[in-house]
Amino acid sequence: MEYSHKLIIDNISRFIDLTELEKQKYISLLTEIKVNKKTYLMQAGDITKYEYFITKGCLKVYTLDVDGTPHISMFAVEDYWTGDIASFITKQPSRYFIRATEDSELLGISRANYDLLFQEIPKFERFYRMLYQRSLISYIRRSNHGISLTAEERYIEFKKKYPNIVNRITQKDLAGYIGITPEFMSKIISKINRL
Amino acid sequence: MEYSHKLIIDNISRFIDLTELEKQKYISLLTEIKVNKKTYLMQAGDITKYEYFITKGCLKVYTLDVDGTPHISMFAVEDYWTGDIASFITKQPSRYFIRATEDSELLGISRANYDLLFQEIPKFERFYRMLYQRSLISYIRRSNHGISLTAEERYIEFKKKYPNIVNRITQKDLAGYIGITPEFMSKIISKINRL
DNA sequence: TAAAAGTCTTAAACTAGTTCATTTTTTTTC
DNA sequence: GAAAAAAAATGAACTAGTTTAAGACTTTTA
Repeated sequence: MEYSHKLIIDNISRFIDLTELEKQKYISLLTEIKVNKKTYLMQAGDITKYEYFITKGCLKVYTLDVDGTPHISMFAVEDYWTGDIASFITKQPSRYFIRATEDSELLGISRANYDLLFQEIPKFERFYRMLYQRSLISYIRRSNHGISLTAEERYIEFKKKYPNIVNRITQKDLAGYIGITPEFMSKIISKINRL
Repeated sequence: MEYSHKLIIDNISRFIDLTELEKQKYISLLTEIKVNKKTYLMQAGDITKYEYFITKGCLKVYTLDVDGTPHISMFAVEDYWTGDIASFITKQPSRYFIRATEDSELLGISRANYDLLFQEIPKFERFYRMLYQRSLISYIRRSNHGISLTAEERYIEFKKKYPNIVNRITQKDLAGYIGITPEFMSKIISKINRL
């Protein structure tokens, strides 16, 4: 089996067991996608065509506010799922941009194939139930941190939770994720280094 | 059928169709719970025993930070699901309190019955997939608002999204949800009223 | 129904985080 | 590998939101 297919099957197998036939069927529903560094996987206004699984590289998911300031919703690296679930489900235009910060490779499942998947292999209901459950837990935590922690605390949390991502992204993008300006991010880091 | 049971079955029927037998089976897995105003449904340190559906009343879900300041994660009224999904799933102690702000009635599903449910009526995988998907969409949005909107904008958003909840909660609790002090909440409201 | 407890308002002094402007350092591109 | 572009650092002036404190208003409780 191809490396990227092994990666996605391993990811799914953490939650459900698939027969060889089911694995093949599932893989047949996927689309391979490559995006070069600095190019867009999707842009605000698009109706999201796929949910993505990253097999190589790094991407950022973000919105632009009225001032044009980017606010980063998530970073996605190998073995992560990403996309804009709201636009994917409702088929309404997205408010998000997804841009590669490294040359990246992804597997996408289209909305039509996503719907088909549940008919063909109902076990995937369980997989997505568990995947969404986990995402939900981490977004609940993140939204609580947003209202209860200082910027410095959120930075420390991020480093603790995503040690493997910190070194792959710019300080500026991290500021956009934490919810502060790059200048203040710089101050926080220099303060921590001074101690 | 009892009113509370009708309410929960209607809620579920938005996503999946159940036979009469399945409805009865499902209802048999539920526990009825009443909590008086100002009393706790659960407290930090508890391992969450149930996921709850509210049939009457209003509750707040919150944490206390190191200073003892409450940060409100959600308000739950009739036809809402609540609990601490992280503690429920991982069986680790919760960091949340859930307290009734009105005399309330709930239906709870225990962890054991939740697991049993998927064996007995696999269709519920789909129901929870869709329930979590919706919650996820709204928490993604909330965590983005936390990092990109001002307190005043978050207040306006809240009123727009939950017009039926605003009048049932105190300004102080709303401040705890928005992520600001009650004093600043008061300023925002008096500023808006002045305009 | 009076007392107690909690909520809301206002204001002054404060602090976390922003804005704007400039310089240095690093990365990208040709 | 030089030039251009982007990221990072620093600092001064600013603003959104906090803290503390005190008084008025409302709700709860005995």
